[in-house]
Amino acid sequence: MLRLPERQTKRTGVEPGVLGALDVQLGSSGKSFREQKVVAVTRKDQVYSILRQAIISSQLAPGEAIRKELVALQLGVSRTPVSDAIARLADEGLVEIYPQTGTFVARLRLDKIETAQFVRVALETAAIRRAAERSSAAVVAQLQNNLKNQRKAADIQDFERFYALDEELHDMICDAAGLVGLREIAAKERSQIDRVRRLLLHYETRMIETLKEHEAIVAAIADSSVERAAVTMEDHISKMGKMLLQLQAKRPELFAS
Amino acid sequence: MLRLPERQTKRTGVEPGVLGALDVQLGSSGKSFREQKVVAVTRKDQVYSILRQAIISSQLAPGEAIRKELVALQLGVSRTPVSDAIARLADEGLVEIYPQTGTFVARLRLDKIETAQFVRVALETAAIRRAAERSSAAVVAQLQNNLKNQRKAADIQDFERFYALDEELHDMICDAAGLVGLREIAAKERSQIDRVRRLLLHYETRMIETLKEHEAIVAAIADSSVERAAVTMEDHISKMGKMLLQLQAKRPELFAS
DNA sequence: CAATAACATCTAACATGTTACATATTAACT
DNA sequence: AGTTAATATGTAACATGTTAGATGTTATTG
Repeated sequence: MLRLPERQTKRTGVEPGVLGALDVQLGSSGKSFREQKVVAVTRKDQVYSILRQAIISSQLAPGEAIRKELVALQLGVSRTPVSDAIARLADEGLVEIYPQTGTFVARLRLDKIETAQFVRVALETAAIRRAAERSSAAVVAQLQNNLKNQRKAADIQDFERFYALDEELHDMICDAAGLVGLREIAAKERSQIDRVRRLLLHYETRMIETLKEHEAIVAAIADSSVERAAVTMEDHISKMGKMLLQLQAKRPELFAS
Repeated sequence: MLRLPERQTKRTGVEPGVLGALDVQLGSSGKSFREQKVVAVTRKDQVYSILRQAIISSQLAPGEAIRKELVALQLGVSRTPVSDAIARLADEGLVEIYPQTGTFVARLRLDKIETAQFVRVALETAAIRRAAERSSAAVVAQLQNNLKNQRKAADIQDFERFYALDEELHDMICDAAGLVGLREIAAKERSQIDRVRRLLLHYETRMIETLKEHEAIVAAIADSSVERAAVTMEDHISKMGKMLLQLQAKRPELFAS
């Protein structure tokens, strides 16, 4: 269940739920809307973000039903933006829509997670390759700084902070390639993995091992040995695969078929 | 404009347009819907396919406005499935939605095309790597057979056939990696490039050059020299980049900003 | 009692009315 | 005339009523 202020009045029109307060705000500047690349924060975008966050953080558990109408009521919007948001999540593979039956948070599927991991490695390995070609000094410094913060977070057992830095590290690698939109593409394909990683962090302290693997990857980049970076990343995957099997043994209900 | 039978009656309810005839058909078997992976062919899916095809084939030109209501009328459906389909296309980067203003077929953007090309190469290079590890003989035979057909198509100047085989080649490389859903992901990220390639094929006979590049790539795979395959693919990109600049000079209106 | 058919229920898909907002156009004003 | 304000217009976003189909349950039949 989404833990959000439930307020349902019976009057016509939708009463402001959580979205009512932080209502739509658009960037206001001199230029026209179409010229500047202002990101329109529509209701459906907000609903999408809320649901996505809830799914990735396992607040909404794999296999759990999502009641569109209930969500709409809780968030104080109509069914339309909720449906739109869910359609996007389905596209991303985070929910499964069975027509005329129901919508469910997607269960974990080892084969799909394997594919997602493969895609992530492929993209980030290629990104590293490119980043090394153009500028390395500044990038390496950034990466190492991120690692420093990861160590701090690991020391004080700050899971959330560590997780955020983890994501940032991958984003930085993508950005360093200097390709417009690459980070967004990579982030989208990473959705499945993000969900799993959160679960793993929750179940056992994989933080320290993860940190070591990250350090090895960054070290390889610092040495400009692209191939070693790729291999190290590959190693990272197989570790992840073993963890996954453990998770499946412990929590089979999270997995499909 | 979409060239489709226009039929608009004024009665209540939506009169069957093109979609009316080939109406929704679901796979009927013993098992329940949720158990088997039946792909639900909804109206929005059909509208999506039609519009996507129209955009990629440049039947709908870059920059052209898409009138949702008109499309709905032409296809004999309501605005809802059209909106849903367009939202998906926007997600894919094929259309641009300006809230409260209009929806337009996305103009070509060199930087985004570059990113798309990068992603494609990254994924397919990685796929080749994996495919070579597990099974090569059968795969190489398949690829070479495809090339044989490409040569035939090139001989008789059959653009459409050549184009289809080109796509098939890339799909085959993805499938050979044995990763569930990889082909679909790669295909989606390839949308932008598919559009450009069609335009290039139309403007000058790049077919023969493309064929040679494909042959070089497949030859490298056949030799199991993964690195050479990657380099050859990289070469393929830079060629494509030059062609793009020529296209931009000839048809600037297709490009953004 | 098992198999099957009728039925009830629930949900996504679809249709359509309404609203808010981006933009163009015109009017007013300096 | 150039600039700003008022207005008109058109579209996506949103709200909500309706429909069709998937599934579970109960009744019916052999």
